[in-house]
Amino acid sequence: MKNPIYITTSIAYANSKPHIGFAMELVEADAFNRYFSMMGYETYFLTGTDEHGIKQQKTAEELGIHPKELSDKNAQLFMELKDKLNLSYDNFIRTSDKEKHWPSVVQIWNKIKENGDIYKDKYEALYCNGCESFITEKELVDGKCPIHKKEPDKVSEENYFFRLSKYGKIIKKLIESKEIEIVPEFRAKEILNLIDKGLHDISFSRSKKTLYWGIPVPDDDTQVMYVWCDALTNYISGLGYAKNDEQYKKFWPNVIHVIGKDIVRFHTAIWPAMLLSAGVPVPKKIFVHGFITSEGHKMSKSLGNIIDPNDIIKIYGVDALRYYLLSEIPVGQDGDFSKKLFQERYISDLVNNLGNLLNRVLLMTKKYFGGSIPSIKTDVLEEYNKTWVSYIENMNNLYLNKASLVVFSFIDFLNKFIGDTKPWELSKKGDTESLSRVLKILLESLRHITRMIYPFIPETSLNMRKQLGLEEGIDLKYIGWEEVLNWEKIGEIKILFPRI
RNA sequence: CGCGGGGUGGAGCAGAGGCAGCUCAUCGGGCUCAUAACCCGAAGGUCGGCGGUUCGAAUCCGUCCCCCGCAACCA
Repeated sequence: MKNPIYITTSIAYANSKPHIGFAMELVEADAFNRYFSMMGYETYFLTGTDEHGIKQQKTAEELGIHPKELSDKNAQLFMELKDKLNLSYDNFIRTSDKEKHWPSVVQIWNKIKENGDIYKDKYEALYCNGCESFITEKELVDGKCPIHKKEPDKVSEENYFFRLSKYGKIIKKLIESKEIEIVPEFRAKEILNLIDKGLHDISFSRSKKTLYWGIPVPDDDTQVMYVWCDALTNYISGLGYAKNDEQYKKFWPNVIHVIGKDIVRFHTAIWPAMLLSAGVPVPKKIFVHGFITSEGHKMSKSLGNIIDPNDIIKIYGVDALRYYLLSEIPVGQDGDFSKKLFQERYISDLVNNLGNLLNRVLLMTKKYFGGSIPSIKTDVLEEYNKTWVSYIENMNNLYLNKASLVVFSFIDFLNKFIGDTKPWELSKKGDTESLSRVLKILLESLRHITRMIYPFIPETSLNMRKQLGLEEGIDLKYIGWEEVLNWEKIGEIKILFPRI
């Protein structure tokens, strides 16, 4: 076993239902998990929901239900994604879980406090009487609440603060030396720039009067923790930090945090600062993805262009969606989701290229040899070696879309290979030896393709293996080119991707 | 002069000093193992504008224009 690798997504805010952006994050993390586990690393994959906070409390009040009820309902929708998106996570953590999550949060809070980094101060904020809640400056239109057209009041309450300012310099060093590695690199530049401007201390709690739906501050029942300590700590509570669990010791801090570009600052500044203060090692790697636009526009409720991953899956199946999200959206950058482009990629890459290749190879094997190929030595394709080398390099660098491109170039190559070797002519000539060699090369190549696509489209990978007559799981045994492997019997031949 | 990303054939992207490339779409041809699939070929770009460095610039420098994020309590 190689080094353990721990993979996390951000925890989704359980305030509304999942949309395609979060689906991308889940699927990216899932691809990393499947890849590293296939390559022999011991992995642990965590996701979950963030359920506390004023917004959650407010949404529940509007619906006339308790925040707990709303959280349960929405968390359910996120948990359903495990089957819908075919996710391989090991644990799903909910911040409302008093047994699994809260003890770790309280422990981190106490350690930070013991270290003298929590203090009381006045917190000033804008409050709209109409909304009966806090409002951020960003939400204001012309300095007024956009709903009530009223200028908000400035109110202040006494809260606990975290001495974030103390950790700017050391975090800067950790990022520069790549002890905290941020991928892609331009995101690191962004955050270093912000740190240079100086980090302010942040408010770490709210009065229980404004926020009752959260984790109580230890030894002060008038205060409830604000999002930072509560939500970010999920990454270690999910491993069993407070229990000093074996899992925690094994996997922390060898982590890849998969997050969106909107929350880079929280993960590269606030989170490491909290850990430094609490005497816990900082995370190794932070992978930042971009946003998905819908038909070229930002997704928003008012435009009505929010894409529900369920709608895509219903029509095309989960792997078509996974393929698009992982192959078509450049890693780390924004990408667009358009129905037309999606349809085009589905047809050209999955139906015509991969699906048709499998189908023609299997049908020839059946037609010319009755489904089994006699033992015969084949040379390794140069293309095969090149493909694996490039695939592994890209995957290790987390460049999913480039790795996928490499695999599909190989598929392309194999389609050309059939055109060049013309098995139908070999059959007519009665050249059984050449014919069996050609088909063996194709079958063996397809076996390797099932491995390479497994992190991206696992269901298809296993489906292909069944049709090829291979073992169900992803085999770790025959990693190299099998020169004389018998092809005993192929399975039942089915269309891999239907034409839609 | 806040910070960052981007502007390359119809669409989506790659290339970061030396004949402008890939995928899709289009057009022409070929093949018949295959899901009207596959293979071969062609057309299509003054690489956002202007100026400079250089024997040579999409690539380096300057300047301007346009799009998209971030700009601290937004999950």
